[in-house]
Amino acid sequence: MSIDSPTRATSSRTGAASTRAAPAAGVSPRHADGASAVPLYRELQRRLTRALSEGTWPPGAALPSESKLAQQHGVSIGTVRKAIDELVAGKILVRQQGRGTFVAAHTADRLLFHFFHVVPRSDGTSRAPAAAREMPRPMLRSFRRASAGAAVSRELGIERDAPILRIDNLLLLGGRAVIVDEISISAPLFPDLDRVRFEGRPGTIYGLYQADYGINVVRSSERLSAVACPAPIAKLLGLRAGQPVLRIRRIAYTYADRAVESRVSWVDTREHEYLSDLWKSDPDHER
Amino acid sequence: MSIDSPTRATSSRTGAASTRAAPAAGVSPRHADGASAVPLYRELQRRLTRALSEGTWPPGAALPSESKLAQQHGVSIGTVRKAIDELVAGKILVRQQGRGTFVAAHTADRLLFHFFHVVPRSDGTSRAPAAAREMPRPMLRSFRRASAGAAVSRELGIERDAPILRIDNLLLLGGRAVIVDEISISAPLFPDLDRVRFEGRPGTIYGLYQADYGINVVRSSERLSAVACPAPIAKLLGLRAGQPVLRIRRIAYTYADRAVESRVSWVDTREHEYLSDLWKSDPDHER
DNA sequence: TTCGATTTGTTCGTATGTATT
DNA sequence: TAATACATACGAACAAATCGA
Repeated sequence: MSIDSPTRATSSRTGAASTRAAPAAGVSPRHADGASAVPLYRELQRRLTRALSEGTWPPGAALPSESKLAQQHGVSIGTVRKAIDELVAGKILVRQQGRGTFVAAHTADRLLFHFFHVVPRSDGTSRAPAAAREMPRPMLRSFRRASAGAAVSRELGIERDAPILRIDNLLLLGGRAVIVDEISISAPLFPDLDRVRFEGRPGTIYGLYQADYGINVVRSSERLSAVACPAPIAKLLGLRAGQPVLRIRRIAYTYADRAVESRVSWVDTREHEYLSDLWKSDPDHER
Repeated sequence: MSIDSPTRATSSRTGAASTRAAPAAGVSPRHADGASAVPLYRELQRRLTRALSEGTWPPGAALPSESKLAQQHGVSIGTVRKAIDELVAGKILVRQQGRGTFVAAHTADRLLFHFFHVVPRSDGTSRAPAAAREMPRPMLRSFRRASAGAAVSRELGIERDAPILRIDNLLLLGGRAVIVDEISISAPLFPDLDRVRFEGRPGTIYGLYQADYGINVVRSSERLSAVACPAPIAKLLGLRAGQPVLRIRRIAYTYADRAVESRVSWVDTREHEYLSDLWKSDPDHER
């Protein structure tokens, strides 16, 4: 414990200098003439992202330690840290003091706080500070093969009529049907994925993408509108056709901003809301 | 005024020596016994935020240079940079190489990219990459004094029935009425604000808060739901009562997470959408 | 339980590059 | 051109958390 810590003898002064010398195969796009001059940490960041997208370190795995990365790429630890900083901010990597740096994995928590934005309505009476979020319970309505229409082909960057998997899910919150999800993914990206395997997944859908197909969803963009509820949807949600329903069109992306899933969600907002708390705190919400 | 006294002569490093004794005015919540031990950069961050909220540097103004801040607070430049890093990430400060670090001011750009999320629908045909955003044109519908109801008083942290200003705005996009805004703000916070002054503002509403009252909105949280459009709103938006409309309840915050505005927006999403692109790129989109 | 090795977190300092004025 | 200010990069030392022997 040490009551206090004198130590730190004067000593050192260092001052860089000396070496520099051998970049040793490392990162080094030092400005040659007048064009590029990309910072070292950006180049390293690019390398890390590429390695990530190539599955060098699977989700949940530890990266080499900062000092190892520094050695391997011929840069200082500070530069490694700076390269990693932004990936951590983007929830792509996770640092843990004393343990290491890990590839972010899709846990229930991550789903809830990063990709799932429907929360119980906090209108009048509620004084709950954070409105304890609840994990949605999925009920598979349909799993089938289809071909990409105009919208999906454009959103996923695949050919028109290309083979896709089309999955319809009903999500229950507090025992009530609140959301209908219509998921479209490129079939070739998910070989051998069938209804049984899909339903048998141990965790979340993004966890399945990640664990079984090495596809790590790291970002999503969503476009919302209020529309009249179509009859089939209304039936599932227990409201009348034509009543207002919140429609969400989501595109989910993996590392290099590559779109991997197109999803249309229909949300019954009579007792729930879509929360767009553009990154407040998010203080890791430790246990 | 004045965050602290300069002092802490440059000289030696690491304080730490023997007698804890004099922390000498600088940042230095070094672990006293077993509780706190807040990092220096956090403490400095807290000081900067407080100075910001006290109006030490008005929006648009430059902070002292990093080296000055380092001297004044008795820490190294690296620590100052780290303290500022998060404020920059949070759009509270803006760094410009060669110029300085500035308090983020409410420009049209900032409004558009940070607080205004309604964009033209990008359904079928559109192949525009970024759907050029458009500045909404406001038309004041009503400006009056009122008293806080249950919801507003709770959201703004003021007494029930406390005096508020209630402003109703109609927003035009592409010449069409698309949004109705119902704004509630605490009257004592905005002395002498009247209809003439409000309508005569040169820029955005948040720009008015900032320039005339030193209140800098830095964050907002929004809760969305699809509801049946009330008749009065429908009339303004040119749709029929009962048709689906997107309702947004927004709370806008200034520095210390203090709520300063409660706003309910009604959005006609027949030709527009709410874009929730949870922080993608945002590459400063220079000039 | 203690201890030591490992790994990230914090802080310091320096040197140099680049943009602005 | 010179000064100023932020940006990048390096290196060092110590703190704190973790984990296995």
